[in-house]
Amino acid sequence: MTENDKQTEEKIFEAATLEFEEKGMDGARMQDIANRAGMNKSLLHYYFRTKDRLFDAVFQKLAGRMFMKFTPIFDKNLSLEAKIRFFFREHITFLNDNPKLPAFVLNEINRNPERIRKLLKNVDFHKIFDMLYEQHHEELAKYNITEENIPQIMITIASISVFPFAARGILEGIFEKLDLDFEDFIETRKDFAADFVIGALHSRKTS
Amino acid sequence: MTENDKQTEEKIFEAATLEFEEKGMDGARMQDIANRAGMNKSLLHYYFRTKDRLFDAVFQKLAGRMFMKFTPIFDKNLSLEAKIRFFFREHITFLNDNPKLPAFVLNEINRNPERIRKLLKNVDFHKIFDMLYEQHHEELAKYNITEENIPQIMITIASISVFPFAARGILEGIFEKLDLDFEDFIETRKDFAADFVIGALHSRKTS
DNA sequence: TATATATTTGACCATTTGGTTAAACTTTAT
DNA sequence: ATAAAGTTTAACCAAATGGTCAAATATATA
Repeated sequence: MTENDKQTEEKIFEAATLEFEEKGMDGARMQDIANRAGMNKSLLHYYFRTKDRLFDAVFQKLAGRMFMKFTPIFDKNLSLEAKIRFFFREHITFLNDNPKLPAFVLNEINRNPERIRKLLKNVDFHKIFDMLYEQHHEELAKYNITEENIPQIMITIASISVFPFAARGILEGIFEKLDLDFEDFIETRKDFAADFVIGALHSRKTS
Repeated sequence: MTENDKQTEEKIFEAATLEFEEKGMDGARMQDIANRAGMNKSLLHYYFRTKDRLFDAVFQKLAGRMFMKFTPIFDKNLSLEAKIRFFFREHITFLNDNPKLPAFVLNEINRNPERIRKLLKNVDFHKIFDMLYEQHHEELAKYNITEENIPQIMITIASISVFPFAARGILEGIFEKLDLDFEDFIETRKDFAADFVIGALHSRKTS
């Protein structure tokens, strides 16, 4: 039956998500996923055939969700600065709700770079860049940003947002010794990051 | 004999380093390490007892090497801006020579956060911060940087330097579609990053 | 209700994997 | 030279692991 079907499949998927996020493809165990989902190990194979397919389903969804968070900004009708503020606020909030996502995705892609191609197959970066250029050519000109600079700037923005979560373990280790709190740091970072990037852009103004 | 000893132990260590960097603790196989080192698997156990100990030796050295690259900047007698330029140039060059290091270290720390404490046990962050404050209090005041801001700024700097390597797989996937070259990007980034950060600081100047 | 179909389970299997052990081989010391 | 100590190897082992299969159970269909 399709309804019950969805239920068990969903249960497996959720349990697998937690296990894979926590232990990675190599560290996760089918038996543990089954236990977590409260069912027999054979059921995992009934629904997903192999560990590889199960992992792929989970990875595709998680990684997709992570990338999707980057794109909607381009549509909004906001100034460049407002977009930057909006992005950091939204993105850092999202990552804070899914704190294991960045490390998981980065690691599994580095472990098997083929995966990224399937994900990016349908993304047209040229189109995104053109859109960005069209919507903000005045501001970009003012900030002295050429087409060449765009990847550097966008990757810098991504770095500032994602890295603290990818390196969360390290930062918590450091913060512990400094009596700082990671949660506070993240909350502060939403505005700090935006101010920092906008400040850097302002300093590029053609005088 | 101690000389030959060092040789085999070193061979094991190097092979283990490559395997662990490539496949992680869970993915690496003792047999593969032995093959790579051109010897019997039992020898690995003779020298390192268990996989855990072997991994720990490798991890400790690699992670240590990575962190050590952060600290020497504080000693130099340079202006804050010169230090920032120096850091990005040195650090990005170092990571480019050890491209798999960031992803490996970040991942294994997230997988087992205990590891970080052993590494940071002897690092006195308060001392580092005090030193920084002492050496550059004028510039810090000029840039409106309080003690609270320092972690945000330092982590931002680390983000901009490390993230592109941690996310190398993704970036190469994207660059492929844009006909860009990762190596070029990295070369450009050394100066771009410094300019960006210094620009952001300038924009904070107390007016 | 009876039959076919889909779902779930427990027992089982082949392979892989980290680890052990005793014997063979080297090197060092007496 | 010979014994002692250190090094290397091949053969093995027990546990873990992904995966299979036939039987049992539940569900839909006639």
